[in-house]
Amino acid sequence: MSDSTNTKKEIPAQYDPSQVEDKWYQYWMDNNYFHSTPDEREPFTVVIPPPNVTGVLHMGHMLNNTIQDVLVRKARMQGYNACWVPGTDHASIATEAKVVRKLREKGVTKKDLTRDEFMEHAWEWTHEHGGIILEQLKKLGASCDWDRTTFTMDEKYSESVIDTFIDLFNKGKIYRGARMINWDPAAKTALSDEEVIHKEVNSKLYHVRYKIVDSDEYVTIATTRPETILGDTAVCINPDDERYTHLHGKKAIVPLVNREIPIILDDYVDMEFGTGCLKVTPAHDLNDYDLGQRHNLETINMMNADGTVSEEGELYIGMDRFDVRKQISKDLDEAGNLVEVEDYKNKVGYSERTDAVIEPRLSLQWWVAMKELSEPALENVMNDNIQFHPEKFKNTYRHWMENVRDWCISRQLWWGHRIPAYYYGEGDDDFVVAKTLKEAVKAAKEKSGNKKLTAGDLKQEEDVLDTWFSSWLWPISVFDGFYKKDEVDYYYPTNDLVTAPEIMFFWVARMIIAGYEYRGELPFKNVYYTGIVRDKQGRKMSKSLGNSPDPLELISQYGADGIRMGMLFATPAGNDLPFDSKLCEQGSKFSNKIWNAFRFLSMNMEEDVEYNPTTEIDSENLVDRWMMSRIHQTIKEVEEDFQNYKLNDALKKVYSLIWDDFCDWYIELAKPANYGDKFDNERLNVALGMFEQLMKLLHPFMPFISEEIWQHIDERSSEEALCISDWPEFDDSKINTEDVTLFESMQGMISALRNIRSEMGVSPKKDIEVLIKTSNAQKIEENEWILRKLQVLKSLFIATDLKKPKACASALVGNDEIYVQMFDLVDVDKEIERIQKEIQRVEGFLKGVNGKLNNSNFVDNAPEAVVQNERNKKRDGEANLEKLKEQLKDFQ
RNA sequence: GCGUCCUUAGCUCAGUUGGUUAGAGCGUUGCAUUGACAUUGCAGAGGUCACUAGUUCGAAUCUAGUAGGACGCACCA
Repeated sequence: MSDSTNTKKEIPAQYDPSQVEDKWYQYWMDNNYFHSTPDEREPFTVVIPPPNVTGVLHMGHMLNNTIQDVLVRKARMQGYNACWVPGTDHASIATEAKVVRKLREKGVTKKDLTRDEFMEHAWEWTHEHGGIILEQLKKLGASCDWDRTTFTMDEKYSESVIDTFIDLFNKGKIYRGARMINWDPAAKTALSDEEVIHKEVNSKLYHVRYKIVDSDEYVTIATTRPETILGDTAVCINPDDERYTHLHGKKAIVPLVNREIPIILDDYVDMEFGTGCLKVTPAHDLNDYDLGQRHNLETINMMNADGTVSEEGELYIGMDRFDVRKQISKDLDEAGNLVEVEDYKNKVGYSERTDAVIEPRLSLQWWVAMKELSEPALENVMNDNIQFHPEKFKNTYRHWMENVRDWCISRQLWWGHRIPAYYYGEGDDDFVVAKTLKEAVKAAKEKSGNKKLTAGDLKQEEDVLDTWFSSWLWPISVFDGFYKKDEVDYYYPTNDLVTAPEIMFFWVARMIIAGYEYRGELPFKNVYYTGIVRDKQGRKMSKSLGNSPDPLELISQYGADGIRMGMLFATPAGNDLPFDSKLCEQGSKFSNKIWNAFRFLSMNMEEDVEYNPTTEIDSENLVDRWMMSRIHQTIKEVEEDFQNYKLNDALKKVYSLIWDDFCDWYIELAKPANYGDKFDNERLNVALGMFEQLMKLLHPFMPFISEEIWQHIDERSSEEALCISDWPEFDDSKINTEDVTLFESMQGMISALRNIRSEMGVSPKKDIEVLIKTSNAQKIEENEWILRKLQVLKSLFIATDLKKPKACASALVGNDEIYVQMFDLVDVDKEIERIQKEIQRVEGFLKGVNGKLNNSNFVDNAPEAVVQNERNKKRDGEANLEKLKEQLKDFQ
């Protein structure tokens, strides 16, 4: 980049991400840094959890993709062949709903269109809206391999979905069967159990009495759904219930419709609940269905697909179920059958997508038999072949897996992968499954024995597959892994999957199942579950609540780096993230801090001089050795945090290294002795070398500003971008613990002096006379320039032993004593107060220590090292107490 | 109902196998400030680690129970 030779005048005092972020993203793209092809390096693969193709970026995506980008960028710098595959899924229900709504606005209903015509509209919609979300991810800095962008309805991908269906069908793992399913009357489709959300609601329990045939007696049942009375085909009582013994074998009359139904006996009925009398509606309740099966009851399907009452219901035909509920309550009351209406709390199933109340409905659907398929998926999570982060989600996963039920995969929709089944007759079994119509004809001829069948006699299944039936192949199919081996063998298994715990069953579990079924191994090694992004009140951020900030708005306000920081700061793995834009502000302030740190160094750079940033430090300089030690300590700690997926801890350490260690101490101490003096070049080269290391550590978290600074520090070719540079290698020999300890004690001394000034009201500019009594006098003396640089001193006297001056303020730093001559400045009362406070603290401390040491149980039982540690504490504490008391004496 | 997890400073969270008088960031209070940065610097205040009982020489940490909260699963109409 040509503008990397800035001098002082060209660098603004405030960092402006909008000037920087798009520029570098474009540069990375132009240089193809994110593109991966198999080579001799070890791969690091991440597949994106595909967002809905017509969706827009929300805060959950921001969090999720920031985390993925951090992992991928770090891996790329570490020399892995990093490959992050982006893409979208077709979101059958959601997308179809949107298309239907759009058509309705134009006055067209789905019924007016043929399947092909509808699909054209759906594709149009997809092309119009699809990919918006991916463009938004670029704003966030996501380093995806965009050449690999995949859509679950791509031709090759679709083929793999269909082939998988056929394969599982042929293996007997997919079957067609009539079952009680979850019906979404809004989307007019069946749903899997996972797509139903049970919510507790305030409803009513209607007590309704049914007349007994040939008797004046009534039985009273209780129901929350009185409209289903229309479908009642029995009343059930517990055979042991003595209250109803006399009704055995009798019949009851359904109110309003006046249908005679049997009174059946089944110990399923809880005698304690309600009246102990249950109405049975086999077509509209799972348990009733089972009862119906056991007792050979008639089933009356009294509800249409859209939730209105059907012809079979006899009354209220065409009315919506909830209107019927109100009306039938009135009518029952008028007819004298409504005994009581009671307030009642129960749980009702809602559609995850449309939020419509689910109706249990008997219907013929396609199913995946899950029991056997899921065995390896359970085992390999429990034994940690696949690791969950945080681990606690293993419990949830196990519970689901151990109780896994068959998966309803057919959806009564058009947008999606059409089930490759072809019917040649009216019987439930008169179908074949085949990839093409031609093959279907052949198969149908064989199965039916009818050699005269032609394509015209076959009718393909109208239903499509559950979207998750395609997404579960994602880690394989994005590499075209069902048809070609070169890429999938290289990239699969992928490394990390970053996703929300909400879709553990929908997607994660099923990908694992598919992985073992089709690759014979795990689809990913680690699953990082993110938290849910919540607002300050703890509510989940959602479009419907309108409590979610617009991510792009936030990016333009704080910069992508700022948002990434804000999100990461608040998110330990698996914990919810109470989002506060304050955190983003903190992120953007950090950007500005970094910017100004560089700006300061750059102001000391001269235009015509060539600088060579170096990690070869001045071995004579304690501050250099300390800073280098800190960098390497941090490299080590950050690596450990990454191993444990504690990204926020890693980030905090890098943050503190840059802000606290580098800006507040290193740069301050690197400044030339006098204002206005320029850095000498060596100093500057070392500082820039340090800065480079810091930018490397920062890059995964804040890719934009780190690249910007990196490119400012030196002129770089396209092979030298930070994005593709080497991750700093940990070098234990760069850590000098002695130096760190020494420097920290000097930091402590400076802090103590600042503290004394602050409490005594002495200006930082006032030169003071300082005496330091320390066992480490020689080392401190050698480095006394550090003290002089950060404190304005009139005099400084350092010795292993010295006579404490009268009238002074004092402080203890470890075992070292610091005295500040105060003369006329001294506020005796304040200093006495200070010392007394300190004495109190030490005495309290010693009390605890002595309590332990005087306890023979402790001394006898605790490990020697622990006891010794207490003895040391006692020794140091008593010595300090002695010193403090002497100091106090001087004032009395 | 069953299961899992959580409760630490005003807020959001750290706290490794029990062993410094419990830490960080934000917020708050005070002070400072002409040249890297007020998007700043320095310093201070702030906690009965939800509660109770145990185990232990020693508990934020282990055990049991209580209260409150979150999530998952299954539901009785």
